[in-house]
Amino acid sequence: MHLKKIPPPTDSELEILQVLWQQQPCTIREVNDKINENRGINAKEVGYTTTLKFMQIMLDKGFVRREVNDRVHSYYAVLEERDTQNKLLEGFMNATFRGSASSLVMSALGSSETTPEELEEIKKLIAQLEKK
Amino acid sequence: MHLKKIPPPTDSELEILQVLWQQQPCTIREVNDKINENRGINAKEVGYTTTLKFMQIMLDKGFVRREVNDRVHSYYAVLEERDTQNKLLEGFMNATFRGSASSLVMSALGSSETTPEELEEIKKLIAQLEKK
DNA sequence: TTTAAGTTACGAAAATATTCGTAAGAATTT
DNA sequence: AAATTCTTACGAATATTTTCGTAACTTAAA
Repeated sequence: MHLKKIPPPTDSELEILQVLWQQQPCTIREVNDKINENRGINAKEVGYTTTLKFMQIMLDKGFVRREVNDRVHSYYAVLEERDTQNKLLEGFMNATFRGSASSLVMSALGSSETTPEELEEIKKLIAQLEKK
Repeated sequence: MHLKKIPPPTDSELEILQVLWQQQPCTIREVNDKINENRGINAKEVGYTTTLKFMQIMLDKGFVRREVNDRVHSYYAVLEERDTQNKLLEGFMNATFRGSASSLVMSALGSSETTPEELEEIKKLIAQLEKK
């Protein structure tokens, strides 16, 4: 059993995955355009071949798969959004909040405005956790 | 007004700050020992001069300050733990949860076991947020 | 059919982050 | 005082991540 341990996606890879999770499949051009939109005006544009390269790297790592449609490649995320978020969250929580979920949560709720609906949802989850 | 924008601490720098936040001041040797303890047995040791180098870099960035005590340098964190956590959290939340605090919170509560006391604290904070 | 425009493959440069070797100095031991 | 040990300074090697130039190929346009 020598499964090579694959590290989590890097920042740039994650940025691409976010696009795919919103809308799949995407061509490289679509992903590249979306990323440049999201980055806003003042920011330097990301070159097409840069995005291309990342998607090839991710293909290699198994983070995405592709199909050939109509002469261009269509990409799909293989990594699941939830799984990836949880994985990254764990690492972040350990490094930044010394593993304390509650202090991370307090910080997140404290410094950002959350809608009443969202708070309601969180309360429900807490109630559920308390029942166990 | 052309203040140079200082990027947030890198992973290695954060690891050192965590040690300082626990106990200040620290000598380089103390920090280095703590880090190697925390990393556990199987992990490769971090060399003394590696830690030294990072602390010099952080000194340069203004993340830490130092005093000369008894011929060795004593380091203090200049960055505040809360501020730094909040700053890093914002970036992480944007990159990983597309800025959604609630989905980050749900994920954090869902996948880690939190004590009843902590849940209680979080509920209190939510109640407070709801009042406004 | 020649040109132009859009595509993927791929190597490699550039930028960042991490690690450590080596030197130099001060105090301690022998 | 010579050797040992511990310190800090600093350059440079590694490793990792990001970026893009260039080539090759395919269709679309002139």
